Amino acid sequence: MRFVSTTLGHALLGLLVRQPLTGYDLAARMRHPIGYFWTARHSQIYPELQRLASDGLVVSEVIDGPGPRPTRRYRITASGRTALRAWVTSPIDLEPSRSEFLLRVYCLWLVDPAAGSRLVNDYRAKHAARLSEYEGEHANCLPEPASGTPGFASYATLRAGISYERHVVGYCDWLLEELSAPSD
Amino acid sequence: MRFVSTTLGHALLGLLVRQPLTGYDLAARMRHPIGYFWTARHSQIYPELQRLASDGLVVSEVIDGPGPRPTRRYRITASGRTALRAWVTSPIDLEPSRSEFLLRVYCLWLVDPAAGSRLVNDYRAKHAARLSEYEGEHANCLPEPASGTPGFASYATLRAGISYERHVVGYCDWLLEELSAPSD
DNA sequence: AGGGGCATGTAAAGAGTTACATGATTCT
DNA sequence: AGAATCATGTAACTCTTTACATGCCCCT
Repeated sequence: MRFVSTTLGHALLGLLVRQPLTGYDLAARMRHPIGYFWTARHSQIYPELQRLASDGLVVSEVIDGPGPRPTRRYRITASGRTALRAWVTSPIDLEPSRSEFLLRVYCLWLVDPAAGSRLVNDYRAKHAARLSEYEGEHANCLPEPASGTPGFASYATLRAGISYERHVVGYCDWLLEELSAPSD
Repeated sequence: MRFVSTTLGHALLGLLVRQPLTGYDLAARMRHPIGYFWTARHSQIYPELQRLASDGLVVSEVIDGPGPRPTRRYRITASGRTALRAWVTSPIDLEPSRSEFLLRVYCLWLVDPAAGSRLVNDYRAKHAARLSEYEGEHANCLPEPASGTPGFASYATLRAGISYERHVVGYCDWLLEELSAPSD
């Protein structure tokens, strides 16, 4: 059995196991919906597809399409499916989280409360907008898909996004209150 | 005014504006407490310190210490402090979030519910452990530091960690229930 | 005729991890 | 005597972003 070495490789297999797609289609799905928890540009995707193909985890066929180069539709192979399934339940470590926003919060004491509140408010607005975007999508996918289906897995990641954005908005609200009422 | 180009540079300035530190001390603080929202190894930190020094944002003095090379204590300069303050409230974009766990959730439909539950449970346990770690620290830093102090800024990032871990644990609980009660 | 979307690639640079390398002091 | 901690650096590699490059098809 062949192992996929990169997370991106698994992301692409996770899309291809649902349906065959071109590199262009994969790049579009890496923006939406996968982009909400993993991102990649087309310049990273095309070389990765070549690696997956040379490892026998995907195969491609040339189809009609525009442009100077042949258009390829990729399909997952049986061994790609096996590798993906093995990865899904393999041991997972705590992942390092990176937030430039929290790094700024750590330095908030350097600036006056009004400027600090502006920063937090802007950040809150962006996340509140994303939250309503997610909530709109959520309303669109009722009734809840049955567990064990691809639809349910997509729904589960959307629920994660909603829960995360609520946490961010709630946290910003707490922080804004603290900044506006310094001596409580 | 000089601009710091990397997020890591701002992270280091954010530590040095609180107190002078050696590269070794900075590396320790990049594991804890900064590591909960930004990480860096010493191999990334030492070159970055040299860049900050050559831009005049920090200065170093050689102090007594072990090892084959001189031990340096770094201190932020006035222009470093100015650059850091300007960065804190500069416009911030939505940051791409990366979660291999959610990528796996997107593929959960491929594996049987028992194996899926094991994955989610393991992930939940790791985050629940981190949550109680944070809650212990929270109990340690009462009463709440006054807004506008470095202590409050540290406290505010701890609150963010607690809120985040609660979101993760709550989400895992929801998902585990869905996986165990497939036809509700 | 021009702009936007479809479609695929490579090149160069920056960010981050892992491994290599040295050597003093302190604790067990 | 050996392990852990203090302390600083470089090298090699991987991952990610930004920029360069081409050219068809469809709509207005």
